Amino acid sequence: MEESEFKPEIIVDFREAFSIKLKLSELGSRVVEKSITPADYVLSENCAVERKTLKDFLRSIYDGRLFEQVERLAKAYEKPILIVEGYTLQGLENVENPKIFWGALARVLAEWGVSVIFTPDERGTALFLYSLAEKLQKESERRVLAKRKPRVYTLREKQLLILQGLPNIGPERAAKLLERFGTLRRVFQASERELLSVEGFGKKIVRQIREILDTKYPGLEEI
Amino acid sequence: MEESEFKPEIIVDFREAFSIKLKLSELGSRVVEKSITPADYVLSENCAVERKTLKDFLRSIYDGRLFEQVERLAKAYEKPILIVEGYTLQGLENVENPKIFWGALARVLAEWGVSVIFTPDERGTALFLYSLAEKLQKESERRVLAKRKPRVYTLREKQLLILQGLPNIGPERAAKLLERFGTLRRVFQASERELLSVEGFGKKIVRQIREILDTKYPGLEEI
DNA sequence: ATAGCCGGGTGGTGA
DNA sequence: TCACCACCCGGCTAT
Repeated sequence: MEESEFKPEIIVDFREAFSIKLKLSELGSRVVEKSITPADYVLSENCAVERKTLKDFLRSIYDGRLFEQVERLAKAYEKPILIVEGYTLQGLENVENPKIFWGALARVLAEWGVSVIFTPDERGTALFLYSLAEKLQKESERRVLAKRKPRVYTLREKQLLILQGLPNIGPERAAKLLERFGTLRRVFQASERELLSVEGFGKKIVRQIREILDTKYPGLEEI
Repeated sequence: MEESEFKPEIIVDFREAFSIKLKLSELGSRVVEKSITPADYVLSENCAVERKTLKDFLRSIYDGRLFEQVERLAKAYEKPILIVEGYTLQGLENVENPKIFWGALARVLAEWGVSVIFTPDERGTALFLYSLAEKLQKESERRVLAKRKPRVYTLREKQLLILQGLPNIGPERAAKLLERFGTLRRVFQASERELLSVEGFGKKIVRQIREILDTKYPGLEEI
């Protein structure tokens, strides 16, 4: 018995198959049975798993249950995962309309950002759950740093960002302006003539810029 | 021929299997061949797909290529997806160490947030790619429109918005500046002294504004 | 020095 | 997942 071995804790809905709980236990995780909704397994504070057999998956596409459940799962957890169990060639061949099957998968992924994993059987499901729980919980410490970067802009980025507030100016034209004039202040001093000489700037855009820069505030905006 | 039918555009690395490109075409997408890295398929601005056969997937676990590639994919795209093709029971039975297989999957998901989809063959891959591209691109179309709709800025609002690009300038200070100086151009011409005389502007903020306006581009990036 | 206010970041929620 | 909003904290201004 190694003390150093890490034991992930997995919360399992009490209605889930016994064999999976057993397997998870054997693998070395602490299994906690609870009545949970909307998921079947909770692997970390923000990661939960819904498990469906292939057969149930297919049925639930048609009766709409799939999207309901997936929606609730996605709302409740940052990292929602769907496991489709019993994924075999045989099973797939029974799918009458592959287009609907793959379409549903795509929708789950695109619309709700749910990751989908296919396992052949309960053993595979358990192995995957265990591995994932282990990774998530081990690294939860490390993750503290890996969290959202506050995104601090450099001075250079700020300069570009301001110019992009002008109409029809994106990153590209913003860069052109700064390259040509050197500083923001000089860009804003530029005459219509000077602006026209910059690549990518024509009559129309220059006119708009001038309007914004030189219209008296508050502009007479009434209707 | 329905005009109303939506045609997703899929960018495919030119080295990918011809049969998949053909199938994608048949399904009704516009296939664009390019040399792309690090992905094999690009389905939208922020979604790209790496495709691997099961055999290659297994090999790449051991030689470390998998994690390298997945890392690059995840860094380059918000929604990275890995397709494992040729997923059959037979194939899986050949996996000597299931623990390593599922562990790799868990790692890809936990560490990089990459979704993994298993397809039985190229046909399945193509169907999935097509469905996903359709969903993503339809959705983004909606968003582009949805963005433009609610926000038709008046000239006055645009002027305020530009000033709010400056650090610590919100709606309030922006309005103060325009009231005081009349036009945007005059705001940007203002001296440090003039700025200080505006209510709500102190030493610190004026200093920052000056820095942004007068620093030569490209600013020397701090480390 | 300090009180009050502004800006912007964060977290929760709904779609 | 992403977009939006409401609230809160830290820091700057102004007295």
